[in-house]
Amino acid sequence: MKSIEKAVSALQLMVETGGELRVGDVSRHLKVNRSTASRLLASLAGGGLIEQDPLTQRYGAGILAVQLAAGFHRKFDIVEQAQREMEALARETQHTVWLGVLSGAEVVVLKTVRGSQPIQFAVEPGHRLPAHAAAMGKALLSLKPDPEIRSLFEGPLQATTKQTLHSIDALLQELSLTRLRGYAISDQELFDGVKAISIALTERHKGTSIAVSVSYPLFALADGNDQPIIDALLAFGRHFGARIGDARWTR
Amino acid sequence: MKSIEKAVSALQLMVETGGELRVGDVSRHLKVNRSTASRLLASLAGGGLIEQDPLTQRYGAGILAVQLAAGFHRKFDIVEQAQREMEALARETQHTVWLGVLSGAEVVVLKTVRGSQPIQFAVEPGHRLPAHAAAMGKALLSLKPDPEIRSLFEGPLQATTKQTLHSIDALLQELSLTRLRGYAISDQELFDGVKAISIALTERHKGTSIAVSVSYPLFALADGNDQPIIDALLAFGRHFGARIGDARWTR
DNA sequence: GAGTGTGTTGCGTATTGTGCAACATGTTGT
DNA sequence: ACAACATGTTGCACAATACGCAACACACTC
Repeated sequence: MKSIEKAVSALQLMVETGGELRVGDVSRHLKVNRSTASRLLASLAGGGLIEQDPLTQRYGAGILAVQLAAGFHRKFDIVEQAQREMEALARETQHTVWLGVLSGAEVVVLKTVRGSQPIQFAVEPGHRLPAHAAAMGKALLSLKPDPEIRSLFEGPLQATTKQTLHSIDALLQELSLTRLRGYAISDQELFDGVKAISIALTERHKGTSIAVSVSYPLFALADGNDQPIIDALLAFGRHFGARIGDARWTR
Repeated sequence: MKSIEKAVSALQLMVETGGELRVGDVSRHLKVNRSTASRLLASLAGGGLIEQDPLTQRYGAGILAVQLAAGFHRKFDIVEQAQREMEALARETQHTVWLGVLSGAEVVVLKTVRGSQPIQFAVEPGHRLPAHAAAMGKALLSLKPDPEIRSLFEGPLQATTKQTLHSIDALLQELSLTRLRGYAISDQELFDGVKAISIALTERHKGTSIAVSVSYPLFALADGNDQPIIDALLAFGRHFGARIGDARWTR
């Protein structure tokens, strides 16, 4: 069903370019004629999945997308339940708390709660991070068996800083360490000067997994001691894990 | 582009049925063969717009939908900005505060903040309400000229209570009254025993319009005097209207 | 006012989406 | 336990329809 696949590609493009698409963009990236791109977007807009700004003629997300997402959040209602406990964790650590899920080899950020410190690193919900570089990604990958992890990555791992792991073997080794340690670490592997720790939680009934992480800039840790943050995150894991029936955190 | 239109219809169906679809459902409602429905859903799932539960084989919203919705919320960032002031309004009135936008002849609920009273009427974000019966709907419709409103409705208006307006002419009359009054009222026209008042706000730069409403059960108003609620809502309109540059509320 | 970039229609052709059938699997009923 | 039914997923031939090519309309730029 190629036309539908093209339509979905256009939607992905819309996400990547940050929410606004022109007919020409779709035409170029999908390598189809402008006429085709025009009709494609018009069809999507007809049902409300996307909508065209009558002034700029640009296409953006529509209300149907919001409604669909609402259905997703119902499935992942842990996300809503986590809100208050994430706020408490942010208050306690004074740093940004993240929540994300795995999508292929990327982590999709579903929610962020900014800490109280003036300077905070955070992205908007919906953004994606490379799973092998983000703490949340490592935490979620560590739930999977090695062969499945291998199949997710093709070729060398893309690096965003000098610390980023660049081989799958190094990643697998790091993940086995993560399993033993109980939480994942990203030490400037995604952003320079930013460290993050993360744990993964699995809802017993639906089997859905999420990751929660705390990120903090190195300069904010005067003594370089991040044990308090780790303890706070692990405490969060025990509390929230018990609530959603996670097997690894409730024993 | 009929195949894409069918795909979008399937997504609408997914929203209406509450988030989970089976191949048979799509086959029946779109009146296509099961094979077609299967391939259609598989194509949508390929890009991550929807995803199939490997156990139940049911299709639900995917992560791409969440990312698209994030783009929508960026466009309507008034919604995020409104959060705190909505909470204040809910605290002050003790009743549920709603925020919604118009989509055709329906209002899509984007956010609700529940009041402090024990019993509260609220729906989840993403739900749709008939615009001619909801206070938010009337507030948003009152921004449009009569001919455009007529074109939105076809045939008699669907009634959900005995108070629901059932003719377009009656609706237009009510809307002209709404314009004079400055705020919209739904007196048990959507739910029995529930009243709601609403105002519409338009962001100056992007031209996007939202409605904010307060709903309250009749039995919660001992003396039947809802003037305090109206005053609180109008005060909200002046404060928030100024912030987003609404022309009608800032003069 | 010529020139460029853009989005949206007709129209003929070939790609591709369609129903039919068959198969695999899971569920119900007796 | 087996039959009967419902459901999801593949080949395959045929017809529907999505495609590119133009041409047009419109907005900007120089």
